[in-house]
Amino acid sequence: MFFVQVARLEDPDGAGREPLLLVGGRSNRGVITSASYAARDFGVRSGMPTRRALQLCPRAVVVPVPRGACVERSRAVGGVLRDLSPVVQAASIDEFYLDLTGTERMLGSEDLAVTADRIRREVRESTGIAVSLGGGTQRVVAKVATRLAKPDGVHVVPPGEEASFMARFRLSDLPGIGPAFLRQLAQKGLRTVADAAAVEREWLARWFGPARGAWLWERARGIDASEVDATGRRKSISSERTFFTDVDDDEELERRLLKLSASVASALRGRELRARTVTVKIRDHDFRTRQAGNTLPEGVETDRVIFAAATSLLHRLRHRRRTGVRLLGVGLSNLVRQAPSTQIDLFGEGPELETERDRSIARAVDQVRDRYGREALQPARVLDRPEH
DNA sequence: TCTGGGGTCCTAGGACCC
DNA sequence: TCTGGGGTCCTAGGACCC
Repeated sequence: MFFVQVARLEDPDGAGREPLLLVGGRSNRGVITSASYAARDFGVRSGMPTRRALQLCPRAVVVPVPRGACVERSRAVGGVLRDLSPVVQAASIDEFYLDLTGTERMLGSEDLAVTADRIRREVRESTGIAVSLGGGTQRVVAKVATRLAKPDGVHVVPPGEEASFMARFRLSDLPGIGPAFLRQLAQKGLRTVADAAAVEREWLARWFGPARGAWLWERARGIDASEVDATGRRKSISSERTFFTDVDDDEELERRLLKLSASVASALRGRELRARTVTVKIRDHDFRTRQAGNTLPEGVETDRVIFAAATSLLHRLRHRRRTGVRLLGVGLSNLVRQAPSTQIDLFGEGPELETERDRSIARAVDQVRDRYGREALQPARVLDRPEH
C-alpha cells in the first residue's frame, strides 16, 4: 500500500479522495505497482497489466508512481526507525528490517508487541505513512508475520512458537519461494510448510540439491540466522525503459542508450561511487531477455566512458540478434568508492580510461542540473562512435 | 490481457594463476 | 610425454523480491 499512500498524501483532493485508486504505468505497456484495498476486491494485483486491471475495475483511477515523493517518504520512515532501533536495514523502498537485539535492558520487561506498536504509531505520526510490523526471533518469522499484521497493525510471534507458526502457511507464502521452486515442490507433492517440515533433511537435499534442501529444511521450522545488514552498501545501479512501441533502428537505440547511460552515471556520482562493470540489457519483441557486460580494469564515473562501453556492448548484442527491441537498459556494478585523488599512470601500462578533465566536466554538469533542473543541460546528439 | 522498474543472490563454465 | 589441484575473476542467465 506504500505507493497508494504516497500518491494520496501528494494529491489529497484528487487521488486522496479516490477509493478505487491504482498506481502504476498508464501507457499501453504499463503495469500496476500498487492498488488500493477497494480495488483489490475486484481482483486487481500489483504487477498486473494496467489494461487488464481496468477491465476488472473500470471505474478505477490510474495515477503515475510519484517516484521522488516515494523516495523522500521512504527515507523519512527509515530515519524514524533508526531513531528507535540500533540496527536498521532498508530491504527495499517500502520494507525495513530492525534488529532489536541488545535493547532488552533499555526496554525493560516491555512486551515486544508493545514496542512494535509504539514504533508503528511513531512512524505514522512523523511521516503520515501507515506501516505494519511483524516480530520474531528469526528473520523469516518476522517477515511472514507482517502478513498477519496488515493493514496497519502488529503481529509478534513469541519465542518457542516459531515452528508451529510457520506450519500455518503454504510454501508459496515463504519469501524466496517463487513460481519455479513451487513447481518443483509440487512435483514432490509438497504444498504447505507442514508438508515440507515432515520430510527428512536428506530427502530434501536429494530432491532439491544440498543448498536449497538445507535452506528449505530450516525455513520450514522458522530457522533463519541471516543477519540484519545495516551497512546500506549499494551493489548495483541500473536504469531501463520499455518503449511505447518496439525499436529496431540502431541510431534510435543509441540515442536511448545515451539517455540511460547519463542517468545511471549521474546516480553513480551522486553516491560518490565508480563502477568497474557496465552491462547492457535488451528485451526483444518476443520477450527474450539478453545481456552483455564488460568489466574494466578500474572504476569509471563519467557519461562519456560509460556510454562508450555501453555502445560497444549494445553492438555486440545487436550483432548476435537483430530484431525489434522492446526494452533497453544500462546497469553498473562492481562499485568502488571514488578515489580521493587521481591515480597517475607511472608505468604507461595503457591510457587512462577517463581523465580528471572528464570527471570535472561530469561533476560540473551535475551541479548545473542540481541548481537549474535536469532539463537544464542535455546531450545534443550521439557524440562518440564505438571503438569497434 | 501479454508481461514495469528497481534491486539481490546464486550457479555454471571458462580463463587464468600458482 | 600429455596432464593435478587449489584458487580467483569474469560472464551470462535465471530466480526471486517489492
